[in-house]
Amino acid sequence: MIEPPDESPSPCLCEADALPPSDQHAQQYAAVRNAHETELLEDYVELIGDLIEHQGEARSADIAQRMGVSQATVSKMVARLKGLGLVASKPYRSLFLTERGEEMAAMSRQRHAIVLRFLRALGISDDTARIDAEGMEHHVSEETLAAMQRFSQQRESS
Amino acid sequence: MIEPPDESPSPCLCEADALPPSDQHAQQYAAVRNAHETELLEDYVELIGDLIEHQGEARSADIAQRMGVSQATVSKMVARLKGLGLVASKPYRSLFLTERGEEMAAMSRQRHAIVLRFLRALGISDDTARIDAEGMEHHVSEETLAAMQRFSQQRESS
DNA sequence: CAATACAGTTAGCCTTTGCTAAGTTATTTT
DNA sequence: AAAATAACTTAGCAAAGGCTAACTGTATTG
Ligand SMILES: [Mn+2]
Ligand SMILES: [Mn+2]
Ligand SMILES: [Mn+2]
Ligand SMILES: [Mn+2]
Repeated sequence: MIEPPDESPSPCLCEADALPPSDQHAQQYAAVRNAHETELLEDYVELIGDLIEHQGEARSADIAQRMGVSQATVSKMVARLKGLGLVASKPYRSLFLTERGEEMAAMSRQRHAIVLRFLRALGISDDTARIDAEGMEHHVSEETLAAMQRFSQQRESS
Repeated sequence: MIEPPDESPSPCLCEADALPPSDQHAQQYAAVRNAHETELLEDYVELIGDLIEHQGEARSADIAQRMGVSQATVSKMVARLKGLGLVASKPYRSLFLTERGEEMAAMSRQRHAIVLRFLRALGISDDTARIDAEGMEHHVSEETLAAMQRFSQQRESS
């Protein structure tokens, strides 16, 4: 790379939108990679909790169907969840959440609900809101979550 | 599973929030899996485009630093991008976007900008807005994008 | 123009998240 | 109680996305 001639006669008002400093930039991507590590775990425990609540029990076959994934995939994921101490079960029997699993499920469910409500308050159609919420929920900070809540509340009381 | 006694004397007003039909539910997760397939490709081409625009060229070392990832990881990813016809380069030289790469970069950049502007309009602090936008951008439908744009515009003209 | 420093590549490893095919266990039906 | 069906598990494969260590090529500079 040739050394740039160090020109800047005008202070460059044109600057479209400079790149952020590279350490900050790197932090953005790191946060996303981080979210990706727990995303699927959260969706699983949330779903397992919902199934227990709404159907009385959480079975692999139901999870597979609702996630749109093979039973083998669910089996493997459940093994991981058990290893992490989030889920408990005996072979060939239905699934339960551990204490820690319940906590994670509760947090995920709440966050999911806030994002979904927000999108609806924004005027998004139901199907789209559900789809977008399923992905967005894992990338929303506490700060943004709080703002979403304020917004929905205000929008609904009018 | 024991057959439930088929009781529902009261029409159950309590129903917290029933599960969606399972095919719709599966579609939600499928959409997320889908987004995950292109997410990183989008971030790479967007970054390469930005580096070319702001620094004159896109070098692996810069990408690695900005992504917070090793050079080896960038090398492998670039090979994939070349295979997909999004990036062109000769060994040991800096990177260029193909026609298709430019298109993808433009779309990604625009979407990213809309989401970031929206979060700022919502009152989110700059650092947090940047982090959240980096993840959310890949999970936002056209419909939601349009709503975000309307909202920012309206919020800014006041 | 050598020597050194910097940039880029390659090989080999790991984890996650998906799949199919084949085997087991549990439940339901006859 | 046997047979048939449904549910679950296991084994083995692949792609994506990360890493480190070792190597190769390019640029700087004494
Ligand atoms: Mn969720
Ligand atoms: Mn989700
Ligand atoms: Mn982006
Ligand atoms: Mn991004």
